[in-house]
Amino acid sequence: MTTQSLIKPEPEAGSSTADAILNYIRGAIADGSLNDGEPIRQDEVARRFNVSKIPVREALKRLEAEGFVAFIPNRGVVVRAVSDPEIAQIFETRAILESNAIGFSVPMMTAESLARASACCAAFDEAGDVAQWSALNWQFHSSLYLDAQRPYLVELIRTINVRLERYLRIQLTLSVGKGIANEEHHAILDACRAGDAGLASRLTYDHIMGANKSLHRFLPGARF
Amino acid sequence: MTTQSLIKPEPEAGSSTADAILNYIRGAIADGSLNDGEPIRQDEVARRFNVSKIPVREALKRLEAEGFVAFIPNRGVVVRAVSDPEIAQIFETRAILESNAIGFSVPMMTAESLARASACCAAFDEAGDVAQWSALNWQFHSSLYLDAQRPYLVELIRTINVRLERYLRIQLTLSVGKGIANEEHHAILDACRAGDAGLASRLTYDHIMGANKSLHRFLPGARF
DNA sequence: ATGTCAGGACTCGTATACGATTCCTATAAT
DNA sequence: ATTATAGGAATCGTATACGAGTCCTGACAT
Repeated sequence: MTTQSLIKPEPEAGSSTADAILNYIRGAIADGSLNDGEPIRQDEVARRFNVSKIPVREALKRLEAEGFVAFIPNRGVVVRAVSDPEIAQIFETRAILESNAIGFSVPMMTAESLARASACCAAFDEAGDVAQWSALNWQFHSSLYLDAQRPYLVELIRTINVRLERYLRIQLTLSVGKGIANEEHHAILDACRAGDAGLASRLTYDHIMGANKSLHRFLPGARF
Repeated sequence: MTTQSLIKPEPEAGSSTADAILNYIRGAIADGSLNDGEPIRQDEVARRFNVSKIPVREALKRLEAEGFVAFIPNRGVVVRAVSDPEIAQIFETRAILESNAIGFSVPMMTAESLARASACCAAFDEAGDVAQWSALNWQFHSSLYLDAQRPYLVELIRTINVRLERYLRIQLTLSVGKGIANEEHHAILDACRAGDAGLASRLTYDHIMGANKSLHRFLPGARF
């Protein structure tokens, strides 16, 4: 864990101590402060937060279940490397799930839903830094799935997106990344307005798989 | 936690203490020993396994991430109730993911793959108790997805199936449950043999959604 | 008799402590 | 000079201990 990544060990929003640490480490992995394979020293994190190791370990156990880290017996915890093929599969899974979700959603959409989604889309367009893009990108996508009235499905999609956040940020940072994303968002929104569930579904699938392709054209070169 | 459910607190397969407890509690929830909403007393579990609370809490933290239990602040851990609509959504998500997985898989299947799947299918047909049915049912399904060469997707499907295991067991216990499942398994297998990915995909979707429907015709009456 | 409040028992959440295992380093032998 | 080995430092995994908060019970007032 680099020093840079832990400038601000404030309690944040989490209610319990373990929750705060959980969010913090997850954030550090998402924004690239913690690199793949890097060990996470329990005592070090504990000292930084002025707590014992116990809440740290509990946070790490949750992160293990979420796939972000791995406990190596008697060796400690490391950030779990996500291989390029695995990233591709996760994007593909997103495409499958999100295209279905929007397909369910479109027939149920109301004027308010469309207005909310449109607002998210506009905010995404004007956002400044990559952290905002990432957050607003999710807000836009998820707002399109809400009318499907399938909270379990949306929550699963959210979990998968969290796991990908780090790579989404890289993709959005690419020169063409954000511009294309925004165009495609508008196209999806138009399909929703037109009530064309099949088209919205297909555009969503292609939108996600397109991000996947553009990321992989870049990845072999450099990792952040 | 009932006494019945904890007859055999052996270390099982898990390497670390926490892993053993994790598998044990997860199993107790899967087989219905632990009912929805039932509190899990940390000290009680710790005493039963002759360990302290710490590994128990770590196991529970993983189960929390997997959705099996919820930590209520200063109140303890309870088995998380899965509502009927949520069960329906989980089945639907399975149908989406597994129909896609088999669609990817069929074009890549070899004679050996088909033989393995066929063997699972036969074993399922002849299995005796519900725990075996459940295990062999998963072996059959997963064997059909392996050739898709998408380990992430298969692992996600497995996770979702584990979450549903308890309700799958109920469904298979229903008078018609196992027989219909077996017929449908054979039909899916035939489609794979014929190399008809679209048909296999559709049959898989219907197979899972059919189990969903038959379970829900039953559920409002009695929970195990 | 019923509602309210105080006191105790219980459970949780976390700090501290300690043995076990692993990793690093310095020394010695070939 | 290079390799093997022994000893120490560091880290992990878990037991024990304790304060904080919650729930239950029983006495008291109305």
